[in-house]
Amino acid sequence: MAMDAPLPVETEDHEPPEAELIRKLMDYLTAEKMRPGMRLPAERQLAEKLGVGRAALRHVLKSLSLLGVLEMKPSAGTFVRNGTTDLLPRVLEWGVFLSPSRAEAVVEARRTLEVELAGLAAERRTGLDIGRLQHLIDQMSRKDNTASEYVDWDVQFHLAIADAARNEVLAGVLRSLQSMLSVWATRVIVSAGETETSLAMHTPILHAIIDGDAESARVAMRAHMDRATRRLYATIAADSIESFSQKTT
Amino acid sequence: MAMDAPLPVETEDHEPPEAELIRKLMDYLTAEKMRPGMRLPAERQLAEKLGVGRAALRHVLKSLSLLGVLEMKPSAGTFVRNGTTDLLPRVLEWGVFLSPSRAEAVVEARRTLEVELAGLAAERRTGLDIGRLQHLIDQMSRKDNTASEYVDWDVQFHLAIADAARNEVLAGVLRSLQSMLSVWATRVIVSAGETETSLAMHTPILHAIIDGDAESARVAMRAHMDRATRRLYATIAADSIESFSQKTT
DNA sequence: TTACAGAAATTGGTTATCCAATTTTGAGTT
DNA sequence: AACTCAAAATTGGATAACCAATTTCTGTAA
Repeated sequence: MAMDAPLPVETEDHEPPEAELIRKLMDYLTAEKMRPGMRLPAERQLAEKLGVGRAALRHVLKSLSLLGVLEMKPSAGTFVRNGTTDLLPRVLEWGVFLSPSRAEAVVEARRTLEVELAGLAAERRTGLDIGRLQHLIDQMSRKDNTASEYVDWDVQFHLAIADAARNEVLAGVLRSLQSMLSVWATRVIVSAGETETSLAMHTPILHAIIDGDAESARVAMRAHMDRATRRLYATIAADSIESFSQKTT
Repeated sequence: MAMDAPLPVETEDHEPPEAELIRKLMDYLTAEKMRPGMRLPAERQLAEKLGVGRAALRHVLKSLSLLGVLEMKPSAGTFVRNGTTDLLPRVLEWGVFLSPSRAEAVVEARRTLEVELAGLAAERRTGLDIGRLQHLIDQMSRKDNTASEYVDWDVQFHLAIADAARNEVLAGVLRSLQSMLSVWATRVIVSAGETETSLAMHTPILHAIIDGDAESARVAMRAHMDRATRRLYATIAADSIESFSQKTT
């Protein structure tokens, strides 16, 4: 049959048409020098300006607002936002769930970032940072903590270190990884009654940061991460991964 | 006036209703033991089953498909996909680019990741990885390269290292940082005729990776990054930072 | 029995219309 | 001139009808 081929308009049809729209939108935002808090044009106007249907535009706006780039207020308008929603990591959980091999990558990535951030924090921490970290350690030391309360303080401690490192990019990535692992992190502490050991490993980190000793901070954090990683894998091995639909909030 | 307060149902009303829907959807997928490649129910049925409008469901499905969790084929159905999309790093990009003050953070983050990935690559590289890296170095060595061709090979070299490190998460983050800085990277090479020096700093990295010497790989990469960072800042200082809307594809 | 057209049903995609709520406007009053 | 308050315009949100393309079913011819 010699009917001519259907004209390969593109080798990769996996290029979603939405991606192009997103590009247009982002170009528009940059061109208009939109800053966080500013309102962007009404959907109808914007749709016409970009040459697309309102529904398509709507999908993109929704997606971006779910990711924390925009915020859509009913009857008010759509605004630029610089924050990051925890929905992105939430979605990543699904990806991690699907491919357990990636879970290892997440754990390792977190370990790497934590270590480097601890080092940076030791070099750059201010008095305010030290106070904050000390306070969090104090909270972790309380005897009447429930397991989940302890985990909360623990997470905040690590995020505070990330903040003290003065690198929003690395801190942001860590935040995402953190929330991805939070589900399992809770199990580790809960299942092992690990709070004392965990606490004992945090104080050297704090002291190294206070001393401004970057290398010690890295070493201490590395030790902490190695142990936490081992406990994590042990816990994962114990339960097989099945129930994945519970939640924080 | 003693009318009682409007009952603070929630301190944070910024909880988008879509988040709840995503949760429901995820729960459904896990409950039905959906695996990549499987088709999920038609939009209309699914919408009714979840008790939401089709539009709302549609937004969520679109968002998830943009993130690579799902794939929507017109007239065929929506399918589960093992979530890998370059839009994930793209998101990180958006979050970062809104505040150009984060440029330094991006540079530093890249430096950190490159160093660690080089170390991991030295530990995990296969023969195939070595061959690829060697090939890329050979390409970079060609005398008839244009500046932009050289930069392309350079970028590929670094990404190949990231691949050899066997950590999709760190590699993905690096990729997004890379594309953010690619514009300036070109300028550095072009403006300085830096190819010889650049090449001279790449070979020690390759050799350390071939030898499986993680620490040497880190040191070599760190030296390379430090120099590149200095040249980058010099270039940035020359031009002021203004245009930030470019793109890779 | 098998192969193959063609019709019917089902799919995601698009558009148009309406809705509720907020914001803005402006006349009227103090 | 300043303030009130209601009406009108504008906003995002939701729904229903429609469209094009694919898939599936079915009946007929080989």
